[in-house]
Amino acid sequence: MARWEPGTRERLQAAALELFVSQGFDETTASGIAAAAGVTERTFFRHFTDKREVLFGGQHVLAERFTAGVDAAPEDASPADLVSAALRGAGEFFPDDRRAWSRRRQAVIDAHPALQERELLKLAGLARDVAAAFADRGVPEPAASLAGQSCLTVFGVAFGLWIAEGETRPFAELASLVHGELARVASAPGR
Amino acid sequence: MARWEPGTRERLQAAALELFVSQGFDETTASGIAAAAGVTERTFFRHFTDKREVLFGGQHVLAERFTAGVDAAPEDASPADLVSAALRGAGEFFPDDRRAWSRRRQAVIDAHPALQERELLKLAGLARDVAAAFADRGVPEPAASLAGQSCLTVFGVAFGLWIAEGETRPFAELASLVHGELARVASAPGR
DNA sequence: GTCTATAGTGCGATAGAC
DNA sequence: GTCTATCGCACTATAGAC
Repeated sequence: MARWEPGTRERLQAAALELFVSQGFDETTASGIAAAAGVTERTFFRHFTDKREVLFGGQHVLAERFTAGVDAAPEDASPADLVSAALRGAGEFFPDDRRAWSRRRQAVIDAHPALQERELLKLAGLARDVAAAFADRGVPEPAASLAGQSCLTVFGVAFGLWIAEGETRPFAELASLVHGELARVASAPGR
Repeated sequence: MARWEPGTRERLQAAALELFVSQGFDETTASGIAAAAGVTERTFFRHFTDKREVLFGGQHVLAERFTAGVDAAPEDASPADLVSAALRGAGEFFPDDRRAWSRRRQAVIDAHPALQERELLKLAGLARDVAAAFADRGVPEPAASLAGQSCLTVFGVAFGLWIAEGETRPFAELASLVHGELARVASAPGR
């Protein structure tokens, strides 16, 4: 038998979301989360550099989905096609059975500017990762950065629609819709 | 004679940037900034809700430039024209004699993730403000949000070019260039 | 695993401006 | 008298150092 229960990290994440939902972020202490997961405060800070980080565990998996989409695109794909490919990859991260959990998590984040800051930092990192994947496909700067950022723009708006109350369409459909809309508003001006 | 020197807020901001540059963000304490400005730590926290906030004072002015550009655009402007108008407005916030100061400030921010988080939160707020200006001009959702976010995407990339070492072209020229590039990568896929 | 510095809050007191 | 900017002190939680 193991010396510790396995899955400490996951227990901490689950306990944290639970407490944030029920008492709010500010009212929840790191030591309270640790206690709920059966470990000491010190252990909490060994797994997560700060209190906010506990909500942002799966980012690298999402990044891989984005870039895997780009890497899998055909050789002759245009930058616009690559954006579509990245979004299709990201869509795999959000099957319908994840929607309820996403709503719950996002409600916590939306209620706390400190958590929004952390989320924005993670998303900015994602945009950089995607831009790097574009650059690997030969897209020059500044187009690669713009394309990476645009992927995240579409992603963000589509995600907001996806978790809206009553929405039932799958993520991929919404992302495709929003991408088309972006093509219109971002078109060349004055002609 | 007044009981206190006026301009406490500005003195705190100047002292903070100075100390952040010379000793780094983490090594600079709030009470150190306060002392350098001739007030107590408690006064620092009355002007700024937290230590990072001291670097982000002029955001609302920038927001006004963005939205003023949108508001001043002609009645029949397309969404793409409105994006150009917003960027022209923002450009007025960055005359060439501001470039050295911007480089200095950005170097501090780039060196500290905590400051990047705060900056991203401010920029996200700007994107929302611009989106609201678009919505006021009758642009429906989700196009307004996409256009607002795209303004900030172009702004961010153009700003990065503007403060690059050796760059001398004015902000407006770079923004226009980047905007054209965005139109290409964000165009409709698959045709 | 303990110890400590710092961020950030709450509250009462002060003293000028109006 | 009210309003507002400041001080000063006590306090907790975070987060990192040892």
